[in-house]
Formats: sequence, structure tokens, C-alpha cells
Amino acid sequence: MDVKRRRPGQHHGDLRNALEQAALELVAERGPHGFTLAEACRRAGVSVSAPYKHFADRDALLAALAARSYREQHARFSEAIASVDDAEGQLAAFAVAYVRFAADEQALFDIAFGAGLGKEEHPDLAEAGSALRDLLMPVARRIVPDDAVAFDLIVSVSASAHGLAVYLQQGLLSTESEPLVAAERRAGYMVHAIIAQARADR
Amino acid sequence: MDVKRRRPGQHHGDLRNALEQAALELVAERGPHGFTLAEACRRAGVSVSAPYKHFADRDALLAALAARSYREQHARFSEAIASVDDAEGQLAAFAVAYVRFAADEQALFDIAFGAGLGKEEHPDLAEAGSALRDLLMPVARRIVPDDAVAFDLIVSVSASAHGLAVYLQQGLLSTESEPLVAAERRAGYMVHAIIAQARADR
DNA sequence: TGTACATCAGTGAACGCGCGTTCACTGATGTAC
DNA sequence: TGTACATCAGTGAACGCGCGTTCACTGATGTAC
Repeated sequence: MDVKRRRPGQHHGDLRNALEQAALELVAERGPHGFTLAEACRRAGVSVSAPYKHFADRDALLAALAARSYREQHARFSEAIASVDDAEGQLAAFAVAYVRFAADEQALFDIAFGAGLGKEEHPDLAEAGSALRDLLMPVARRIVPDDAVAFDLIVSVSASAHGLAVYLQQGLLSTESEPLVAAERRAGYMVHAIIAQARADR
Repeated sequence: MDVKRRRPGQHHGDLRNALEQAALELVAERGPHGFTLAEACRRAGVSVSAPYKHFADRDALLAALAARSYREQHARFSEAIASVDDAEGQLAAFAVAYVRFAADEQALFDIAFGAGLGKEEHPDLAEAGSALRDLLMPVARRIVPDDAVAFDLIVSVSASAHGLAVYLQQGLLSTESEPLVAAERRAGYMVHAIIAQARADR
């Protein structure tokens, strides 16, 4: 929100980044559709025409944020998986990271999933999806022997983590005293439950 | 989309309902935020001022749809639970119904969850939440003895069903040949896995 | 170090657009007698 | 059954607003000599 003081005529210096930041604030406050180029300009302390020196149009700014979201997710998930040795723990760590990402970076999470960007209009989504699959499949394959079953496993794990993340964001878990902690614990539990089931079905 | 032919001056008869229907179509096509009073009027074949004879304002129409969504959910979930005898099967049936509701009534699902309506601005959400809790708690209590554990159970079940529903809607399961069928099966599986875990932890 | 100039990041005024909402109105419907 | 009248669901023109985008511009920055 801090509008930089500049002498008129002086260059902003990092307007591209400032606009992205303002947009994220807006999305956090109003949801992905509440984002407005004009309001982002106001917050960045810049005229409404300024963004067009950095982005083709409104959608391009949003697309840049989506790309950032996918990058951030991938980084977090990779790190989570690398931080544990056994495959089961890795899937659990992934689920926990998923929930934590939604909590830490609500705006990025909403842009990635809640913006109503279909696969067609936003090829990044599909790409990010396959990158995620490439990350998780080897892990799942160490738990179950079959490709199809492994894919099933990671879908179930991802989906349940997603559900927890959304419930956490919407405050549907607010009976808890520490919703984030509880959601993370739950994410781990659920992964272990799903894996146990998958093992039993084998 | 069918615009009724009326002689000018003639009353519409069921404009309230026609507007709600048009709004649902719009939401299905463009998401909850793509809904526009003006466009809904166009589709209902009516002037832009007509809705104000039936709704206080734009938000009132959306609120009516949200209420309809919660009613429909409750009806479906009650029925699902009533259709099975054993408690474990009832939770599984609930999860399946959750997923099916999201698939059948995408617009209603999105309005209930995706409209970015916080608990404050939309008291219906909280109310619907507690109604759902009242519906599920007795079932969960037949599986686990403790109130806290039972609540834990229904949150996990609901959240994972929600995640599956969202993944299904977004086409993230599209590798499947019959995504809905697969998602429903998966919902059942996951519920059993979660319950097995809860029993083991007891 | 100083000067000339190209580049480039910003300005601000203007545009057309679709939106939500208001308002005086009109014609159809339903009711009382 | 017919008539008078109140009610009420719709019209259409108008409003102000905030938005995305364009455009000619200006002043700061960086580079070549």
C-alpha cells in the first residue's frame, strides 16, 4: 500500500513489480475477480496508463501472477518432498505444503485455482499440472507398483489437500483454535489413510 | 435461453424464476462473478429495470440463488444418508452426493462456495454449515465415540469430497474416461480410508 | 568531463462501454359491486 | 354478466460510475563522442 514518493517525471524504477504486488493485495482482499487495473495503479501511485509500458493488457498482468503462482507452488512442493526420505512421508509433506501454500499465499492460490481460468485459455495450468505429476509420480511409484494406481493415489492425495486448503481459507474449520495447524495435521493424517487403503487394496 | 414471446405490456408471469434461471446459466458459463443483472435481463427477454419488481438489487438475486443452493444441498445430502443403513456407508453416500451435486449443479455449487462470500456478509453460509453438521454428527458418532473425534471425521470427509468436486469441475481428472464416475468411486474410497484410520487411532 | 541525442518510463486527458439503479409511465390483471 | 377501479408487473429513457485502453506528450536516464 505504501505509495512511493517520486518527483513528477521521475521513473518509478520497479513499477512492474509494484503493480504485481498491488494486484496481489487486491486479490487477497476481493478475490481474483475483484482485481482492477485502475485500482492497482492507484495503489502503486501511478497513472492508469502506466501499466501498458509493462503489460500488454489487464489479462497479461493476471497471467504473470498465475505463472508466479505455479513457480512458487513447484518450489514449495519440491522442497517439501526433498525434506523427507520415505515415500509415504514425502506425500504427506506435499499435502502439508499444499495447505500451507494456500494459507501463506492466499492470493496466489486463488489466482491459480479460483480465477475460473479454464485449461484452454490458460495453458499454464495444464503445464503446471503435468509438472506436478512428474514430481509426484516417482514418489507414488515407490508406494504402489502400478502406474495407474500410482496416479490414482496422487490424485486422491492432491484433491484432499485441496479440499482442506479451501475449507481452511473459507474459515469452515474455524471451530479449531489453530486452524492452520489443525489443517496441516489433518492433511498428513489423510494422506496416511489414503495410502493405507491403497496398500490394502493391492 | 428461450426468450418467451409476449405481447408488449403482457406480464411475464414467472419472471422471478426466469431471472434466477438465466443467472444460473450465466454463472455456469462465466463463474459467479461473471453474472450480470443486465445480461440476465437480456436472456429473460425483459427490460433492465424489470428485476427490481422482484429483487431489491443485484446481490439479492445472488443471495436467493445461494439460499436455493443450500436447500438443494441439504435435500440431496439428507436423501443420500437416508438411502443407506450403516453409518460408514452413509458417510460414503454423503461424499458421493457432494461430488455429484458439484457436477450436476455447477452454478449452484460455485455460488455456494466460490463467490467469495465470507461468513459475515452471507449468514446463510454459517447456517447451512451448522445444518450440515447436525446432519452428519449423529452418523459420525455411530462410528467413533467421541464428539471431538466425530467432528474431526466429518470435516475430513467433507473436505476431501470438496477437493474431489473442485478437481472434477476444473477438469483436473480429465485423464479419466468417465471423470464423474471415477470421482464418485474415489469419494467412496477416501471416506472408507479416513474412517479406517479413525478407527485405528481410537 | 561535457555535450547531443536516442530511448524509454511515466503523465493526463479523452474515448466508448457496460453496468446498477431510478423514475415516471402504461397496459394487463384481478376484484367489488 | 358487465363495469369501474385499484393493483401490480412490466417499459424505456436516463443517470452517474468505474473500468480498460489509446494517444500525444514530457521529462529523466543512459550512451556515444
